[in-house]
Amino acid sequence: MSFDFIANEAKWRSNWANDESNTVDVNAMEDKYYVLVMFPYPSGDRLHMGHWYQYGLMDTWVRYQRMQGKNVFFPMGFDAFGLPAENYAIKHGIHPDISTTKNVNYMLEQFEKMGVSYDFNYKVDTSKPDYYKWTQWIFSTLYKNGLAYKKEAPVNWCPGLNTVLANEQVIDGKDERTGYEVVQKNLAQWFFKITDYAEKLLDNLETLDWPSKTVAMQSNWIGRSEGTEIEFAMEGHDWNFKVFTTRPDTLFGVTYVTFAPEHQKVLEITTDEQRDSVQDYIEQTAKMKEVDRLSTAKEKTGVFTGAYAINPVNGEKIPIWISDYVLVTYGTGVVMGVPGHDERDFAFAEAFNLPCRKVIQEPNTELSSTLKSAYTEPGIVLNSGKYDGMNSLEMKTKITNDLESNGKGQKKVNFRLRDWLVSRQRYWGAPIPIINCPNCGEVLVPEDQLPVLLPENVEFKPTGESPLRNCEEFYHTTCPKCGGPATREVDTLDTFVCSSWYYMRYPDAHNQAQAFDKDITYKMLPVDKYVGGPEHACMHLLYARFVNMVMHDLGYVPTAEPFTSLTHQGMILGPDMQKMSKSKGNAISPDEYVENFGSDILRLYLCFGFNYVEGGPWSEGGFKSASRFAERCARLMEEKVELLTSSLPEQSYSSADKKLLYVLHNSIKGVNQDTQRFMFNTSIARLMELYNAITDYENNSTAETINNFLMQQTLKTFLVLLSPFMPHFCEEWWQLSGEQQSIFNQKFPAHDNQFLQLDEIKMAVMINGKRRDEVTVSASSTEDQVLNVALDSTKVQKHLEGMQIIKQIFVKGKLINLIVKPS
RNA sequence: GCCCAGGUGGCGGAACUGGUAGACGCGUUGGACUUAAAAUCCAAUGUCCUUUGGACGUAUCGGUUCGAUUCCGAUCCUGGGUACCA
Repeated sequence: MSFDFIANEAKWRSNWANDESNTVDVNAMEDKYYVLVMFPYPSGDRLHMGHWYQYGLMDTWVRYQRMQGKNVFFPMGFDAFGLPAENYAIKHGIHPDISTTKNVNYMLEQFEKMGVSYDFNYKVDTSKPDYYKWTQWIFSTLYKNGLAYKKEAPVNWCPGLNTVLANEQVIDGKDERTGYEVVQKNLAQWFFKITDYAEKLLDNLETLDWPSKTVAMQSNWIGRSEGTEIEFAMEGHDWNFKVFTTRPDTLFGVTYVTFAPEHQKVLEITTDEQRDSVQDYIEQTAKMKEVDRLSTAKEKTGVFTGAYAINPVNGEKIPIWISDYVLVTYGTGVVMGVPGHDERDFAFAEAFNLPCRKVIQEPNTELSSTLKSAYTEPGIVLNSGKYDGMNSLEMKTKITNDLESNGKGQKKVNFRLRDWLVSRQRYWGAPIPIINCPNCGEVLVPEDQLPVLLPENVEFKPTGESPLRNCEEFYHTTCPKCGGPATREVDTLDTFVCSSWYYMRYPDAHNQAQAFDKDITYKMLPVDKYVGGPEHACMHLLYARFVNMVMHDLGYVPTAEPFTSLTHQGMILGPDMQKMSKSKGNAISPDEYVENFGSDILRLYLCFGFNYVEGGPWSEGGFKSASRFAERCARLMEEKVELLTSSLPEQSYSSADKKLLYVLHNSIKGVNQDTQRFMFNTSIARLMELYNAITDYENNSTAETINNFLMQQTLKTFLVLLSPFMPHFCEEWWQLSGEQQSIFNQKFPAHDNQFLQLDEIKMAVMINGKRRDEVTVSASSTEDQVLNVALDSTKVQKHLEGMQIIKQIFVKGKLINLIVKPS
């Protein structure tokens, strides 16, 4: 008769639900430990294997932390707004609220079957008015503090459908569904002024316990660069324009200037002869993606405008071009072209036969005036008037100061980071709480009129405007200021706005009067451990930090940073090493495995088969290995059930006992160390070693000595060690071993060093860095003693024949390395 | 293209700050049990060779070091992100 994992799980799920063992009261909580896992978005799908991996294993981690005595707050919710539900509605005519709610309910069932200990009493759903009311409040708060504004920005416009498309809907410049060509079009959009916080977002990074790769990515994304803004005069116009450069030392090498094709002034400066080609080029550029525009592998394209600028340092007349490698969103939207000392400029000048002037000489080389490629390193300045002979690094400061005193330029810090575009021309999102009044202009909806409810009956006709525009009873309203007729903002908020503050809402999830009570956020924030995918490194994680910083500045939260410590989980791939997807047919459904094998075994496999941070491909064989181990454990417990409940005297330890105790304590040590740092796979490996040691002990014992106190205690410790990884299974056997309390109320075992002390150890003997033998020596051996034992080895002697030892390296407890040469 | 990771047996993966590469497991092979199979248990298992021994081996090439999977440089490949998927 074998153990019924599935029936056992059903029993404990209902027991745990009845005694509410998963829920905490934040008001009564002392010394909180807030563990947050990025919430799932039910807008498109249900929980898949990746979610199981993320949420199931974090439950294991949290169970472990609780058994370490931490008071864990471990909430869960749903990021329910988003594009997939809306697309589903367009395709199938099912309202997003219906499809999303259905998915949420299904996911809740899945979570239940997982046997996880998330606290659903603090659940949030971002698509419900009791949540998005406060998302709107976040918008209002930013707006009131001058951090939300409206300006024109380009969007992916599908002229065939009259709609805005998401980047992922545009494939090769075409709408993926209809094949219509997509162009960039300017629309008025709402932005959050995240750039105001660029410096602080960058500086604070070093205070965070985050993966270094995430810090590096965010730091590059913010992209601080120090340089100089230089003013160029226009020939034949009475205005100037600015360029930003990090290389003012190459100013004498400028042979042309390039505007971004979208730059406002382009059509103004273009001469009549050039107008047609410039206009063509602008249209072409509008069809391109930014990634392609910036590719340095792509051949450079551009058009001459017919206009000229004046170099402020030498009065030279230089041609003005437009080219797609210049972006209107970065710097001033104009760059100075220095073919001699910038690779892209070099390629551009080569393509259009523009002159290339050398103004920096490589140090320690013969002076020559020709350049075969751009020289981008520092060097000695030449062809630069009074700066000739200077070191180019020195010249940077000098010329910037000179330009500053002439009023022709200034030092400038530039960021690559752009303001956060938060408006979406979509239905399934939180409405932006703004009213446009013909008399009063842009008016914020007063707090007591929030939430601005998302109307239910909306048609998704492509009219070129947000779907909400078609809902007349939503669109037409009265102005909160003057009471006259007015219209509502019809754009909705980016779902990243919803997820930028959810961790503030969780501890006070049911507050009707405010987004959160300050006393509670001060008590419960910041999040102590945040876990989610690395794909969020630059967007969600940056947006959340920004919103938290603003809230901190306004006194709502205790710290500037929301997430003290961060870990990323890896991705579970299909057996074919590809990302799982329905369309590829390589998706593995967790539900099936839960039904056939039980959630403990699925969890055990996910723990054992992967490095948590890296993920990897699903493997049937790997799953089987977990299932076999689980069954072996069940057999062991079944055999020993009588022993577990007997009362036995303590004993003195034989050498076999000591061997078992060594493995036991080594496993305890390993499981503690590894689980803490998310190395679930090696934790399980240590438990397998312990299992093997238990069976070895049995095989080498006599009938009288098998069922002793040590065996009983080892088995019970084994159960506690395994409990975070197989919660239902261990809870059952803990109870069957006569315990009244839940196993999860146990303190997690700690190892005792006295059982890990070995009298004898094995050390490697190396000759010229190659391992030649292994010797057994007493653990306290000195270098000389080890050398003597090593020299006794015939293997070693063989390698020493005709050699003399010229050096020896001794690493205590590890090896001795003899360096020899022929004598 | 740019930013950031990763590349270790037939496979999943170990190896803490440079110190015995391949823990743990899957698979395979052989054996035990069985009428037989499954399950289970035991043993072997990086590759190659002239096999009581030895050479090679952590994507490739090079460097630093007594010693490199680990540090440095170059190259190739795979993955994540690239601002409207979340």
